[in-house]
Amino acid sequence: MSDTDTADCPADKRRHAAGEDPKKRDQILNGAWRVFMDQGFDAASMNSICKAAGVSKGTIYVYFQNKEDLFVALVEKKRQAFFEGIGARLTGAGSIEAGLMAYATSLGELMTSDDVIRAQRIVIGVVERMPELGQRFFDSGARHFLTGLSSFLRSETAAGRLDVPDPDLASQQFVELATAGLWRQRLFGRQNAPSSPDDIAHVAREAVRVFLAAYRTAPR
Amino acid sequence: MSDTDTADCPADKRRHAAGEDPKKRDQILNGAWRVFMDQGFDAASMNSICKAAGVSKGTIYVYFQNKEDLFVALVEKKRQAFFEGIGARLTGAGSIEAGLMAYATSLGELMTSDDVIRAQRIVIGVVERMPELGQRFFDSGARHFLTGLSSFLRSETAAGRLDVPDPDLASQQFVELATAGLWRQRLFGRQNAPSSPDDIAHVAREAVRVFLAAYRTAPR
DNA sequence: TCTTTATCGAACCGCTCGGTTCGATTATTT
DNA sequence: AAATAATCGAACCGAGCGGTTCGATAAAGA
Repeated sequence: MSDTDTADCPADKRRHAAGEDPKKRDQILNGAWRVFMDQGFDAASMNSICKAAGVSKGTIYVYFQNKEDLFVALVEKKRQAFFEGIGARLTGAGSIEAGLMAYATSLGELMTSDDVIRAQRIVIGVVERMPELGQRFFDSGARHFLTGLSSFLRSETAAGRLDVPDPDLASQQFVELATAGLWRQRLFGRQNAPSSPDDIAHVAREAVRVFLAAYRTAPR
Repeated sequence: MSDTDTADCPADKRRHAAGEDPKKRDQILNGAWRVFMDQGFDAASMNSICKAAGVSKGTIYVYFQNKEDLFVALVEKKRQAFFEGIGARLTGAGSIEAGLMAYATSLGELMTSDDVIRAQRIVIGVVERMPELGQRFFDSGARHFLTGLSSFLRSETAAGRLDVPDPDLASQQFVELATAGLWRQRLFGRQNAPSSPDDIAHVAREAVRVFLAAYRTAPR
């Protein structure tokens, strides 16, 4: 114990070791994000990233092994930011309809947002050469809230309010319905701006309607 | 008129002009297809394509202006091959269920096939830099059979067998339902083999069930 | 057989890439 | 003020890129 002078790093006041300043790390990632965004993985050069981040090349290579390592770290950071706190919208509302509606709306907004679309494009573009990257991205993205939705469907079925024989498939169906006609168009650049709130709401409403028509407990 | 010697090209027996032999053109496109397939647009080099196609570099540049031109021609060729003859499956069957089922099955097979998935990945990967390519690909792909489906829904509604207030949205919903959980997984490499016929059939069956539960004429 | 010409193939161009190195600089710590 | 070390920045490396050129080759037409 005694003097906390040399060994420990008591707070975050001490000078950072080489390649360990989280602020600089974020600075690099932010620059890389912008460059990867509008150039793609291959076309983005490390020199451009240096310039965009306002950091020297040498420093970047202290923080990251190489281009791929930097890219993986970037995707890791972004996917966390994207897909958090959506699951909570399901159970927060009063009725099943309201819960599904809120969920579908959030999903529609998220999946058609500029950042998510561009990130997905880049990942899809390199997935052939970096398979595990795509899998991880997918697992912590789609998978993440798919499981939340499917367990919701399961419990509602147990409660007798829904009749969902295959909750895994049903949750996938709902996710697709919630982005029907929006996501794919965005992905292929057929529409180059995020979908309007009205469009999203309309698609969400119809998604809930179709879904409940098929899965609500039979009115007999 | 008289002798058909110089001007016309009476049949296809004459020697081809430079860069106009369709066989050689196809030979180049086939090689390019393979290379673009597993390298992506940027990583694929023209030298590799030459080697894969068994054609000299000079010859390629007689047939195509540059790399992008070659790629566009390739996508153009492929999208035609992909999306033809699917619309016919709708009206071919006896009942609405059978028609939708056949349609959904074909769609599921097509959209999760190796060739289509890889082509879509490449297009999506470059769509940020080549927007019109993605739009054309989408229009002659998804759009193509979306319109067929939606006019089918319209006529069935007119005949009183279905009740579809928004046929455009409904057809998009059906397309999404038919590939629910299959297409996205494949695109992100979460699953690296085409979906099994059983999976496709299962998803198709549930798609038809959900769709008809929501859109069949109200039994009153 | 002689001419024409589409294709070949290899060398070449200028350029940029990812990645490395290393002395100068700058700011923190003692 | 002196010492320490993280960062900078610019030069450098070999390799590969897309694209061009041009004489050699081989096959088709006369």
